[in-house]
Amino acid sequence: MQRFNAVGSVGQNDGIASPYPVAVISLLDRKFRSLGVEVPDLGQLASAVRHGGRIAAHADIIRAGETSKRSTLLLEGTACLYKRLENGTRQIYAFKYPGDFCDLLPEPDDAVGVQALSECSLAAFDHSDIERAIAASPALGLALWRSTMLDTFVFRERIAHVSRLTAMARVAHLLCEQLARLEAVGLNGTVLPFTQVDLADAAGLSVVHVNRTVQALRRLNVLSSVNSAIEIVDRKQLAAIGHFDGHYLNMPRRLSHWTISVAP
Amino acid sequence: MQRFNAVGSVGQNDGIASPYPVAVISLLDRKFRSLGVEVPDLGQLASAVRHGGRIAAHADIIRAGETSKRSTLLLEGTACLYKRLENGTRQIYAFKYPGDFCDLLPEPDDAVGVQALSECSLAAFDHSDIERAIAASPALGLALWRSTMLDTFVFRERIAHVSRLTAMARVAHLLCEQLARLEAVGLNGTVLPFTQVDLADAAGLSVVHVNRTVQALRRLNVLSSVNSAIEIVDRKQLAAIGHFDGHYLNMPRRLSHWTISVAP
DNA sequence: CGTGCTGTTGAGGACGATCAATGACGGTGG
DNA sequence: CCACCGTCATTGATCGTCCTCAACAGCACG
Repeated sequence: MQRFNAVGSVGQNDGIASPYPVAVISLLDRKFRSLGVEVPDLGQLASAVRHGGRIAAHADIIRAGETSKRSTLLLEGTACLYKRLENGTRQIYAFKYPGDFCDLLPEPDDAVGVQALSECSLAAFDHSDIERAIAASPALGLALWRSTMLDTFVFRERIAHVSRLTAMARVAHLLCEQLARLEAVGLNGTVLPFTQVDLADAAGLSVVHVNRTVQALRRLNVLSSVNSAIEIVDRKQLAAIGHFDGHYLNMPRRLSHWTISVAP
Repeated sequence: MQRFNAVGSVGQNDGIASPYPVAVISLLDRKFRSLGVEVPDLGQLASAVRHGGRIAAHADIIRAGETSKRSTLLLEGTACLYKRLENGTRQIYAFKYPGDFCDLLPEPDDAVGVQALSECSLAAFDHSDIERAIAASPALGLALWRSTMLDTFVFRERIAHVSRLTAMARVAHLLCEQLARLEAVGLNGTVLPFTQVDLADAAGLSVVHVNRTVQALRRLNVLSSVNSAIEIVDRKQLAAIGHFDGHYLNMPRRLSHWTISVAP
């Protein structure tokens, strides 16, 4: 039984891809297209990368309670937006994949941070540079706004499923959602890049019960049994079990045609 | 035992206030200030009201699955954004109060709609008019974006509390949140404008259990026992029981200073 | 070769759902 | 004016899901 491999590799080189901007442009382009927006001049934004780097698994990318005048783009690896609750447990709000910004919105809650779940590589932008880029290209502003809307829809949907469904359906739904979101940025694997512990913290279930649920899904031949990782075998059935629809992830249709730009 | 009275009265007249724009300006101004934005020329937007009206309790304001080129502003009464689930149950995503837009975001999900919980009065705007107003006053665009952000934070927080806390804490937290949101737009009552059924559908609990929970809170002298409505007596203790913090509702602090405007 | 993280298994118990039934209240129509 | 109906609030009983506590094995890492 082997654990999952690195997911979301942008280039074939080990270290950080030397031509940063290339990876940034490609990632953002894919991401924004998945939101139904074509942003013409991503080069300007990409060339504004201030600082990047790698960070080890389990380390904090954004520490809870810190403010910053930068926004961080995830290039490789998997991270999560989480809140540390009073009793010490970690509630995972969202998984972050390559092309996602870790901290696009100003964080109002001291207990919320972003943590790397695997080794990650990052790119940072000054807010002022993003503003300039939006001013030059309103489509970028629209794209960022839509990504905020999408977050809203995803969170909303989770409320319904977390509070109403059985553990089995909750887990199945969460897994389907992650598959769909990974595909939206071109990552088509069947192995999900996080552990059962992460899954439990995201689904609001105990690790023990998630484990039993995963085993049940394996017995149903929905998840792979040859692998200790979470590998989806029968996606159709997983969607059925989780009552997964996916409408709520379909940004392109029925979109407001509003366009925004930034006045610096 | 009496039920709750109408909440959110904008004027003293029974019917729709004749000078529509006045109520609209006052409501939006309060709302936007609560988001930390001062929008200079609300008159332009307010004068663009296309259509308004009253709607009876339990009626749909926005029917599920319909698209529209208008956005609807709630002037009086209480409504809810909800999703009809496969098993027929209603999941309430959010309560809407005077000053909230019912349908600012384009709805990607056919099963989602907005329903009046009490008698409501409304004002409608063409999207094109809103766009024009934003173009003329970028602060308006910023305000609307921030209201989207706030939704994100509210939904996020609910995920944590719905999945982790006991029924008692869930209910208490939800009630605290509603008190805080009502206050943010200047409605300072202690009686909440919805029923135990609504509360159950929002908290993801059965009506029966919500009822027992409410009674428990009454025995603790946290809720009022003289009234069949949900009336808060001891707010401090309610916040303690619900682990309610409220940081996540504090928009003004630590905000991105980004400003947006619309290019029509 | 320990240490920490992950995955796994067992047993007991609490919380909340479900089913079923009743009373109060307001509105509606005969 | 009264009978009827729908919504809301309330109570009792049973049952299932999932949490908690506790322990252990495999694996990667230093």
